[in-house]
Amino acid sequence: MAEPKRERADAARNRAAILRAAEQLLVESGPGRVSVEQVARAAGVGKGTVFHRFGSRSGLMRALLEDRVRLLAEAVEKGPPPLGPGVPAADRLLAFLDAVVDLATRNVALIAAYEEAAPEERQAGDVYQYWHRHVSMLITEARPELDAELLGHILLGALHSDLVMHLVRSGDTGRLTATLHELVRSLLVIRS
Amino acid sequence: MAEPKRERADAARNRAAILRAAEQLLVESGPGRVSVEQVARAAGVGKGTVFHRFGSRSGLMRALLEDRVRLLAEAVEKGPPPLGPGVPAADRLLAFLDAVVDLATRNVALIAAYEEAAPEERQAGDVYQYWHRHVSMLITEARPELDAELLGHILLGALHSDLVMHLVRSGDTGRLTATLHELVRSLLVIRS
DNA sequence: TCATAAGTGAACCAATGGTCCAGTTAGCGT
DNA sequence: ACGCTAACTGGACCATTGGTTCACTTATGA
Repeated sequence: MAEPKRERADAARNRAAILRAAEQLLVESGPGRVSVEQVARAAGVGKGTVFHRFGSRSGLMRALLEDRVRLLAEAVEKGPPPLGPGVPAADRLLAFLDAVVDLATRNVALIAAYEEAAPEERQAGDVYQYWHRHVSMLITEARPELDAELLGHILLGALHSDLVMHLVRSGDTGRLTATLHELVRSLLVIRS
Repeated sequence: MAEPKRERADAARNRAAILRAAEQLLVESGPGRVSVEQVARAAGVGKGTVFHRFGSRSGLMRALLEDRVRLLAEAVEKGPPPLGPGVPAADRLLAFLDAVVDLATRNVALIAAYEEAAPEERQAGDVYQYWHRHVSMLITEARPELDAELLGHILLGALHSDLVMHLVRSGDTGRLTATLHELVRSLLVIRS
């Protein structure tokens, strides 16, 4: 099942250059201050090329995150516990949240840019849908009487880039993990 | 302490017209699809006037919410319990969250427009700062060992306009109140 | 080597937030 | 009642930027 159409060598090179330039500019200048044209210039290509390859500004931002997100999804489905299947739901939930927090903190700039470029996609996009389904499912499994769907949204809401950005800047992202654990424990543990 | 400078009558009339037009357009067309110029036309004034009065698009959006927000703040400070002071922190927190949810659901369109126009202001703005301080304070009062600051952000994060919008559209905003209650109860109640 | 389809990029377009400034007018002092 | 003035007004204008177009180039496979 090799790709039915190889990508031309120069195209691949340009795509890589664009992604690299975009990431660098985003990290050093902050999201929202980088225009598509700047990215194109920094990558040494024309603006038309960027749009041809990525469709839109949002498409470019999405592409920046794509592989990192895919790795997580694979780990969740086929990887070893506690991220993968095989342990109680509460443990998997905690592991998943840790992993997502890690992903988010390591890529704040990219995620912020993505959220800004496609605000509606945050909830409508494939990635969010998938994460939310996973989280809701685990909550339901652990405590069926809760409103898992809504709690899923609230939990994932803690990963909004603006909050994560704030924590990253103040240098201690451990608090986010810790507090999410606290929250999940409070919710899922059977109380007397 | 009367106002040192009265607002000219025509200016007041125009300001009211602009606010009314903006609200109507926002509600019927959805945020992000209404340009300042459209608002100006609908209000029967020039675009320059809008900017003169409100400074910027965000300023206009902020003005739309200003009085409703002020009413809540007054109720919190001087109003009767459980919103005002005089009862245990947990009760005040629940009452406050209910009030904010009510405010948010009744004004989704406005709030969404505001958040879209000034994303950075969501956390940096006076309103959020105030709400967050209030919530954190109450959490600290109830359970000093928790990371109240962060929990405050997470709790208020549940009021992001995109989530509220989703709930309003599906017609049952009661779930949000209920789930927030559940969350707060889990967190603040002393466990065995 | 040649044909061709994919790839490229600079000029162009439309939308829109924001600025400018010459003209208008409400409201005050006389 | 009358003007004076500062506030107000609004439409023309500007700059930025996401996105489109299309004539031209080039990698690749036969």
